[in-house]
Amino acid sequence: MRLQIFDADYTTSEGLEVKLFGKNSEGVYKIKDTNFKPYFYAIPDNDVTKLIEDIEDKDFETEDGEKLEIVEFQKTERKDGQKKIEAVKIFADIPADISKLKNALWSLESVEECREFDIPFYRRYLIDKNIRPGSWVEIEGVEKNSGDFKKVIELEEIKAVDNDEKLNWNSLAFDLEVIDEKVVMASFYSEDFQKVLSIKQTKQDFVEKVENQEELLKRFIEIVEENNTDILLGYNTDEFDFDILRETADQTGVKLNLGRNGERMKFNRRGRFKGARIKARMHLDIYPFVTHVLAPGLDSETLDLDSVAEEMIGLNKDELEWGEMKQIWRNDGDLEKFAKYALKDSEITYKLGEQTTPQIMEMSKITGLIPFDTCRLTYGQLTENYLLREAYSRNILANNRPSQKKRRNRDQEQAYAGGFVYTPEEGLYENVAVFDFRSLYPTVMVSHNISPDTLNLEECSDRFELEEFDYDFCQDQQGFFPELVEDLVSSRYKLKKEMKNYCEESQEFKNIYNRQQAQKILANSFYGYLGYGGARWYSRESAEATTYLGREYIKDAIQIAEEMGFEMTYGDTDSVMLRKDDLEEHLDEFLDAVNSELPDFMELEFEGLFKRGFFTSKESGEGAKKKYALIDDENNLKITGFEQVRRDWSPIAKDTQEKVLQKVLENDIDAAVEEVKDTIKALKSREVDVEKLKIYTTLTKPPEEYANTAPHVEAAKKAKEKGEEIKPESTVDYVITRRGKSISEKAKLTKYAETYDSDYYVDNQVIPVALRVLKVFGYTEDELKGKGRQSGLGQF
DNA sequence: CTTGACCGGGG
DNA sequence: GTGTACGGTCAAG
Repeated sequence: MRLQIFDADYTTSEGLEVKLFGKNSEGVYKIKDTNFKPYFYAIPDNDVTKLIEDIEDKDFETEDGEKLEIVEFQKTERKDGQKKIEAVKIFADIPADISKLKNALWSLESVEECREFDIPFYRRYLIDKNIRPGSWVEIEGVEKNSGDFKKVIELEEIKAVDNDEKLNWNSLAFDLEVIDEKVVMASFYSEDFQKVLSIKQTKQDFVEKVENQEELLKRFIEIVEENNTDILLGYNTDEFDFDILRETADQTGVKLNLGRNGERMKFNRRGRFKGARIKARMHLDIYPFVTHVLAPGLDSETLDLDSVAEEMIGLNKDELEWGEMKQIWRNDGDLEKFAKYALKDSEITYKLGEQTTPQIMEMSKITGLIPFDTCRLTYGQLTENYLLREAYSRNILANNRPSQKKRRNRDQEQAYAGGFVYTPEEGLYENVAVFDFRSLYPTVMVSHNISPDTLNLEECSDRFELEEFDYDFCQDQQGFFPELVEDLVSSRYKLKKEMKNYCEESQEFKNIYNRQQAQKILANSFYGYLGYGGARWYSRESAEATTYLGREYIKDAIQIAEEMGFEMTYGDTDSVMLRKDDLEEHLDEFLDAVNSELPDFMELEFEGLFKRGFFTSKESGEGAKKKYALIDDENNLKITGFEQVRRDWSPIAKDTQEKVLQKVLENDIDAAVEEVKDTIKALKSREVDVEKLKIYTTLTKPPEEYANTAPHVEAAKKAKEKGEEIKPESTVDYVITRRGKSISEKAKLTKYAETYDSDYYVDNQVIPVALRVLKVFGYTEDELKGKGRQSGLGQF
């Protein structure tokens, strides 16, 4: 039988059993494997026979005197980096014994160290069997009783196979609405099922009234079951919705039997996060995937559902403020609006899921992690799981995770230099060409064979030495990392070519797009991984050498540009911005000149032409790095680093800055100044809507528990004195009023603010952000306020 | 400049 | 669960 495995787990109640859950077009299957034993490796101090004698002769026990049994051992040969070593593979009865046995063995004199004792058992199984969720496997086994599943199979053989068949997963998105710590609505959305469970009746036909919390929970479970849900989607459901659901379940005595086998939802603790695990279904919380994986590629500063959905799929939540929601619910206001809002939340979660689920699946396919893990792990952890797989298939032993102490030491090491950033001259420039290196760091690593296993080898005939540092990378044999990067980059290159054969709307295109995107994410993560203190394959030297060489290459490109008569405008890490007369005619010439000097695997690419670019300066007058704006021929703005794209400014300030930048890039400085003056005038004459002045911040605890003074805390305290109920975890919006000395004193929640301090908004919000742009053209604070004469502007 | 507190998403 | 994992920003010191 062929199927795709999507969940894995194990139990020890009736002997050790690995449980796999898989699906094909016929249905969902449960597969049991009782033939896989947990193991780890012991590396002999020098003499493997001594170690084996110890294993045979000695009795092992824990510190508490509990007997430990080695059920089997094998002498094997493995690779430690590029070096062959002897290792003894030690098998235990159950996974929980692995850690104990490891401690017992590591204390022997005949053992130098132990390895691969800290890989979760279900992941170990998937790695060793080469099972990749999202890919097909072929299984042989004996069919048992069915029960909750199509079939239960006792596994005899499992192997990965190629299969193009597309599987259809049943997705269901859900969302809770909670008021006064009670679930008042639960909404569900899929292609052919939309429903809102509500404690209060509305006239809408998608709303089903439930009597109380208990009934709501029971219906919740039924709905998940009735939809034969494979994928349960939500946004921040790990940390919010399932918390509430579990509390409610505890209070009402309802069991949250959401698993396909009726098993209860369980929280997996993982550091400071938890994950709501539902057996034999995939509960995918999109929020952690967005924060860990997608965020770097998003423009949005905040990662709330509304902004993420807006950017990724062009959809927004219904507009309904938290205050209004409470009002509606408590006073039986417009409940239809409330219910519609609830359903809309599930709808956009579902549609966000349509986009992210295939990405998560592709990432699972490469890393071999179950989708539950893929959507919750950080970049470094995804990379590491990929490395564990690739190491296994190359017979390379994984390094151990660093101890806390080692980790701290790594984190405290002196930071190494990063990318090269060119200091721009402030000003407004016409016609700017942007170039960048295709995957700079990955290609540098491949070109120079930079890898933890090529670093400072004892035996090596061809060493690549870096003068600046006292280490070298051996060129004799391709290293682990360069090999992986080269494979990923080459495979991606092929996919990108193949992609061109399909139209962008087609399913084929989307599949290939997602696959190459997953490869890109992984290839780009290796450099960061090498410098990440928690990494098994941490190699500060490799990371340092990579950025060093990156800096050399970009500086070489700049030198070539200057020799060819280009005017260097700006550059950051892997990109350069250049100007020249008859610019377009010289683009290819420049590309050829740079690329002919580069190693084969590296390439400088033309990114685009912008009709204007604007650069500003720091207080000192020196050009500011990482803060610029570009405009193309279609008047599209690309703004980097300005307050406009940051969240900790009031709307009035951000709006003004964006308008100013727009006008400046359209080369209408006067209009830009007018924008500022108009805004100041409006502020002074109190015409500005309070909505534009609100500053939002979240309180994470009761205001009096804060040790430090901060405007939002002080505003909340004042509101509390007036009898306002301020709950922890609440977002407050405040305005700076006229009463008080410090800014914190002046801060009041918007609803209590009768005035606003126009001076604050002019001096601390609008003027600073506007000046960031306009000082470049010689304007001063006084001039923007209309106090000074506009003299001395002749230079522009 | 360093250290330590705070914050994120959700309603 | 072969567990117990963030990273950036800001104010105070």
